[in-house]
Amino acid sequence: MASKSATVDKRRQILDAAVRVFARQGFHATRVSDIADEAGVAYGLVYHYFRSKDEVLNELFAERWSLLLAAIEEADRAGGPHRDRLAAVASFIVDSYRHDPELMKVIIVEVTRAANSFGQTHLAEIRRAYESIAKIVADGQEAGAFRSDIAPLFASMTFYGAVEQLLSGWIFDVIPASDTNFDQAKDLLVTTICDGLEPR
Amino acid sequence: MASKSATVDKRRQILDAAVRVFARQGFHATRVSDIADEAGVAYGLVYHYFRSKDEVLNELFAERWSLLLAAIEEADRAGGPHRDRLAAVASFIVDSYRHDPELMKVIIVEVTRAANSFGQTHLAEIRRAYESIAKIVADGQEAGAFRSDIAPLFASMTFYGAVEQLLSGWIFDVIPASDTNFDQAKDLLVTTICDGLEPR
DNA sequence: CTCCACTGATTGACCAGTCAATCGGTTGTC
DNA sequence: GACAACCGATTGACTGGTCAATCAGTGGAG
Repeated sequence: MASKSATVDKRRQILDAAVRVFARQGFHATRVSDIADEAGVAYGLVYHYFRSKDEVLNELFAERWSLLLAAIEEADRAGGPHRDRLAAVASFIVDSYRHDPELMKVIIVEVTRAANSFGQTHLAEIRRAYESIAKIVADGQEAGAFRSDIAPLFASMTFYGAVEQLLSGWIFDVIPASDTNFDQAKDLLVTTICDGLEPR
Repeated sequence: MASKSATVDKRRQILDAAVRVFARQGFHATRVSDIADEAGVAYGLVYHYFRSKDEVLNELFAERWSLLLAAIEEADRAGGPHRDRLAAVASFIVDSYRHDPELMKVIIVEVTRAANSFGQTHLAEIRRAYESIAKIVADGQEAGAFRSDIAPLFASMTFYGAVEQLLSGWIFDVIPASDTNFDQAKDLLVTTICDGLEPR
């Protein structure tokens, strides 16, 4: 039964190769042949597993974004101080980058921030993340843990924007990306946002 | 002497048309002929005034970004409470969007966040903005107005990321863009960031 | 023999940038 | 004032190169 697992392997192999090439050259600048070469596979095989070059990126995004959405919803469902729930979200995103910087680079650069191409296609899913974070804020407001004079979606956008900007900073070497900075960053984010949100 | 001013007009006409088309379709999806059509001008004339399609966008970015850099540096030079200096920066950016949303959309979507294409080219100039904001934070820390345990560049990235994310939210209708929200946003930003930065 | 993963040469569309031709206005000469 | 020489602005058909996607075929497993 090597065939089924070989099939799965080849598909995965192509996806993983695509991450590397997209991260290195950007989606637009990579030819389908680059992906095939990187994966050590024939050009046509990419089209055996994917309908188009776009679909390769869509698949990569869908895989990871669903994990993010799950993590955010889980952070809220888990209960505990609302400040810690936001910390869990920041932590998940930062750790995603720490664990697989190339994939996160691709997702941020080519989808999340590529509002005119893939960002448009996935806008609804991206918005879901904003809304889930906003729900954490809204819950916190109801519980009296956060001040109520700021719209939850505004706070959510601010928070997410700050996180993504830090990742971008690491990705493009605007700020150094050591492990220390990763953990500092989580603290900074939560401190900055929450001390602004909590009533005094 | 109509010839000199006609020349200037045509160049401007092409730049303005490019803003509209880039905002509508995105840089990649717009053909040079789209720009020419929108400007009511022949295809080849675009190449009379600009060396390439890229140069059109570069010009648009350079024009506006230099204003932003000047505004940030002016905000710091002007003195006053450091909180207000950050408020001035947020205000300038938000008002830039209020005044010319299409241009700001193009600059954010196609340059600032297009890290694989134009963002790369203009990285140094973009970084200058982060650093100028960081200087405001550092000055604030020295004066005792801001807590000193957060690296200025981190704070700067967080702040700028939050601002840009809000603009993105308006651009793509994730959050409504009424005048009220513009001013709310300035307040939200400054309150969130500074109440997290100020010593208690 | 059948099926399907796999191959890679070929095709067809697309588009940035080129260039030779035209237009219209200005200057200079008698 | 008439004419010509000149020159930069303007035009748009055309070219060359680039790729995404297709498809006819190969080989190996069951």
